[in-house]
Amino acid sequence: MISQTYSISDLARELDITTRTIRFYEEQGMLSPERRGLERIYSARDKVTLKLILRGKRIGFSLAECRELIELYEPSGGNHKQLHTMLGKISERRMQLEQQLLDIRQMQLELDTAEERCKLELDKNNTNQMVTD
Amino acid sequence: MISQTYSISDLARELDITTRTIRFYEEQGMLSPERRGLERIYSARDKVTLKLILRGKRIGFSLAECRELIELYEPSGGNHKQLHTMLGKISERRMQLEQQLLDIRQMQLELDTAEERCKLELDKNNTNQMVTD
DNA sequence: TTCATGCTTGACGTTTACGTAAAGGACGCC
DNA sequence: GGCGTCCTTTACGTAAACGTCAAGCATGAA
Repeated sequence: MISQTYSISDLARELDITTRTIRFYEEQGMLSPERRGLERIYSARDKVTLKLILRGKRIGFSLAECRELIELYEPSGGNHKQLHTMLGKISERRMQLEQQLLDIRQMQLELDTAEERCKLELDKNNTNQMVTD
Repeated sequence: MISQTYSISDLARELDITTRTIRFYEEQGMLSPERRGLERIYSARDKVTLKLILRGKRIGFSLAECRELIELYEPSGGNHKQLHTMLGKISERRMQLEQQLLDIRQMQLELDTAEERCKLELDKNNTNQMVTD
C-alpha cells in the first residue's frame, strides 16, 4: 500500500488553517515535507505533526513549546545526557499540564457561579414582568 | 475591619508579574483601582481580578478573552438580552474548556509514550555499557 | 493560445502583550 | 537639603504568529 500524501491546500482545508500558516511552521523548522520540484508533498507523519502543533496551540503553548514537543516525538536516538534532558522536559510539561487542569477546573467552577447569577437575574426579571403585567 | 489594600509593587511581588504588566491591564480596561492622588490603591477585588487574568493566561486565553471572563464576573445587572448573551458566552467557554481537557489528556498520553521510549533507550545504552565493560 | 487554478518564493504589514528607557513628583530619613 | 525609594506618565521598541500583497511558474480545460 502506498502511503497517503497531501498537498499543502489539502492539509489547510482539512485542518482548517491557511497555507501561509503551514509554510510558516516549516520556516520555523517544525515541518520538512518532501518536494516534487518546488511543490510540497506532505506525509501522514507531517499531518500528525501538524495536529500536534494545533493541539498545543489550543492549550496555549507557544510555537517554541510545540517544537519541543515535536522533538520529544522524534526518535533522535540521543545519547545519555540528551535522554536525561528529554526526561526532564517531559516531567516539566507534565507539571504544566497538571497546573492547567487545576486552572480549567477552577474556571469551570467560576462559570458555574456566573451562570447561576445570570439565571437568578433572569428569574427576577421574569417575576417583575409578571407583577407589572 | 478595614479591607486590605495593596500598592502596585505589592501585587507585582505577590503575583510575580511586573508593575508594567499591571498598568497595561489597566490600560486595557481590565482593572480600575482607586487612587490616592496619582498613586494606585488596589483592593482585594482587584487582586482577584488579576488572579483571574493570570489563570486565564496559563491556559492560553488572550487578554480579550480574559476581559470577557471578567465582565461575566461583574454583576452588571444587565437586561434580558444581555443576560442571554452572557449565558451564550458562558456555554461557549465551557465547550472550549472541555476541548482543552481533551487536548491535555491526549498530551499526557503522548508524554507517556515519549517517556517510555526515552527509558527504553537508556536501558539499551546501559546494557551496551555493561557488555563493553 | 489564453485562461483559470494551484503552487511557489519573497517581503512588508499587523496585532498582541508587554519591555524599556526618559523624565519627573512625593515622601521618609540622616 | 540631599539621597534613596517608590510612584507616576509618555512613548518608542520588540518578539511571536501569522496576514497580505506581489510576481511568477506549471498545468489542464476551453
